[in-house]
Amino acid sequence: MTKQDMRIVKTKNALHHALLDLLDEKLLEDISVTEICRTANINRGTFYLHYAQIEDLFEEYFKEITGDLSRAYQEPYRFVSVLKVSRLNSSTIRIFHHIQKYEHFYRIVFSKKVPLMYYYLLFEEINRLLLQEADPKMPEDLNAQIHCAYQANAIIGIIIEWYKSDFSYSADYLNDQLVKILNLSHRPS
Amino acid sequence: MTKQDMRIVKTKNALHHALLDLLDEKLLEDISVTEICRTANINRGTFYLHYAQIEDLFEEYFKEITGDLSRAYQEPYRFVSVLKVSRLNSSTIRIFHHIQKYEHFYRIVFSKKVPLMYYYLLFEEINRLLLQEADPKMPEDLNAQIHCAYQANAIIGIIIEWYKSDFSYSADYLNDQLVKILNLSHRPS
DNA sequence: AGTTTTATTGTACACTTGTTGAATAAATAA
DNA sequence: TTATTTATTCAACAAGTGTACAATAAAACT
Repeated sequence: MTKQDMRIVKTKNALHHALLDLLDEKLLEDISVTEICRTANINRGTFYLHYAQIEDLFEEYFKEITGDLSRAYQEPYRFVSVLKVSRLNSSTIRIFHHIQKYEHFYRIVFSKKVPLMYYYLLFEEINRLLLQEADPKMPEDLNAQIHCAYQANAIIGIIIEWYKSDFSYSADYLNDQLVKILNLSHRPS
Repeated sequence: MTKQDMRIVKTKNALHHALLDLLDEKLLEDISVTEICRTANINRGTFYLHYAQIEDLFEEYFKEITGDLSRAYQEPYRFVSVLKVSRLNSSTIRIFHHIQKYEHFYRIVFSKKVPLMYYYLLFEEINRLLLQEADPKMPEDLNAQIHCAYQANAIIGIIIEWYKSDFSYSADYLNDQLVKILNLSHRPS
């Protein structure tokens, strides 16, 4: 990878900060390209040299933040002392804590006017994480892709409910609830 | 409810048809208000009298189509002869068939540039349907809302995977896979 | 029928959007 | 340092956006 042109770095940084500043005042959908550029002291034409829409600029933030989730997966986890249920790995509690940490950000990601794209990015990230700890001994007639999509999106379902409740639950409570849900079908049928 | 002004009905119909016509040619995000009004022979100011954005016009279609899903729930189901698994009710297969029936429409709903709003509308619809057949004997320390959000969104996860595969599976195959997923945790742990 | 109500139209306005081309400035490379 | 490359700026353009107001037309009401 060739050395980054310092002008580009400076421009992108200015746009990043301008977007963040504006997001404190107003909703993403009410922010215009002209406004970001005025705030960042960057020519509007320069914006379009790097991004097609505001959403593409926001997407760069998104990847920084989900990158944090990904990195958290590498290091050993300290927040939960004992895992009560063998079936439940430490994945989900990490995900819940991550969302809680960046609550301000995910309020934007889950707001109804933003493009579905961000949802897919989160979905794929969680999908990837769950895949790392996939159970190798699965019935071969079970489509692994479909199974992963099921599990990953089920967790996002809980997160959506969390968002709708204005994040009024704790991450630990949600994890506890997830344990209970998974235990449900463990009962003899 | 007071009688609808015929002018409004005519205007909305014209806009509906114009949007449908344009959707055959191009993507939703490439359609402008001006274009819809030109096609519908409706003054642009009139559009803004009824809708704030194109998305609100599209939302009216959405509710017509999910209304079809809701109605399908009322009548007895004929497509599946025998339910192989007692735990799996007929809900999901109906949902899969509904998506398949309106595949053209859901290709738009799941495209990455549309607002998240439509996803939520579908989510709430499926949530409502699942709620109708909710198991009454659940542990009381299990949050029913969270449990429903989990189940409903898990199914949408399968549908997303379906969409990403360009709808290359059959509805029956997906239902079969869902049965297998639900049976997974029935095995003694 | 005539009267009242209100949806629609046409025009205008300030603003944003996405794109273009030439001029300029600032980075990298020799 | 000088030369080269390229990011940025500036001005301008046609188009769309969202809103406002008076004029008009078409409903509903009696």
